[in-house]
Amino acid sequence: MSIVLHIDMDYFFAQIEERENPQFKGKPIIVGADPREGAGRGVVSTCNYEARKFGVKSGMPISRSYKLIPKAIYLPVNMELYKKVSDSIFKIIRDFSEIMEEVSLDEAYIDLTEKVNNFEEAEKIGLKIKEKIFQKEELTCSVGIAKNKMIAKITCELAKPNGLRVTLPEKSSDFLSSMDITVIPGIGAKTKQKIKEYLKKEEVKVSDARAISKKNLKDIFGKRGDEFYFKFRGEDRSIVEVKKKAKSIGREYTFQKDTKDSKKIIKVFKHLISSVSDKSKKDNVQINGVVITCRFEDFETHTKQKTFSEGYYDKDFLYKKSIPLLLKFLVGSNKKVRLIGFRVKLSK
DNA sequence: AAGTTCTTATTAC
DNA sequence: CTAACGGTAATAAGAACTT
Repeated sequence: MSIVLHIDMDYFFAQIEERENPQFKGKPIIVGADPREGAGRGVVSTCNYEARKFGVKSGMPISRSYKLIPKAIYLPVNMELYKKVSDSIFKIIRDFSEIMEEVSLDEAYIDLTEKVNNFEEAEKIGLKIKEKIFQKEELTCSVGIAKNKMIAKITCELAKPNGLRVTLPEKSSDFLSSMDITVIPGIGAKTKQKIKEYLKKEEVKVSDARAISKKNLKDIFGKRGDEFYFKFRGEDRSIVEVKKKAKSIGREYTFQKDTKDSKKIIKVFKHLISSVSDKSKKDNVQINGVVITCRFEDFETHTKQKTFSEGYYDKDFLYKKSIPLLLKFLVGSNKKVRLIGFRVKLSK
């Protein structure tokens, strides 16, 4: 039996901004797109709990957030700073186990199986991690501890903010029973809808989903069906693994106003290629293909890609490979363009 | 028929 | 105008292709 710890920083970007700007503490803070620029086409990245009281959430269109609280403090995303803080935090966590998986800038798992004898000892480590992070960075986080990654993550969610919780192995299945199925990582809105239709129910709890046989889950969801069957029962065989190399690098851009101006589009496209190329060079990666994304005014999104033999390619090469693909979009449609994207595929 | 490439859909943070 | 919806990345399924 494993012992897994999941750690998640509380309202990360907004909490850092509170720390950097103590005069804003206690007021609603929203980190994300500028609500004025481009009629507010972006979204909320993170907000603090004061802002959440007004119904603001991560991922919400900034225009809507602005209607909810125009008087909130709107701050731009300062990714460079957050990355630096993130590095410092991961360094602290890694001291407690080298088996660490970074999920995002503010979230990680560590495997404590070989480090502790039981869940009480794991809890002590969790408290120690919280303490060290607060000492070093003046930031709070939440911790979930359980027998696998999935249960640890859901447990951590319940502990927020600034909490720590343990779900003992024998409780793993029961504690999921009354929860909505979307608590299961990998089950989102679409999957929930399918399950609702299958069960002919309005709301689906994890316990309801257990009624679906393994075979039926497989028929509906293919390869993932088998995994769902176990997850509904509190089982998750995925391991805490140190993530290796990226498989792709990309950039995309949404225009402030939808446009058909090819000159403008190509100009932005060149910037995207340039940025991806710089990043690829910095990471010293080999490229073996390009993917171009185009989102039209009606939100319809299409991609075109081209694979080629791997190598260290420069901007000019990438441009020559991808511009014909972009032009196909531009000549093939009368619609205005909302977003374009450029991504390179990397070989192992 | 198998292996590779291309496209779309879904999810997560 | 009459719902609003970023950017980055991974994974899976199925179609389309090449060999």
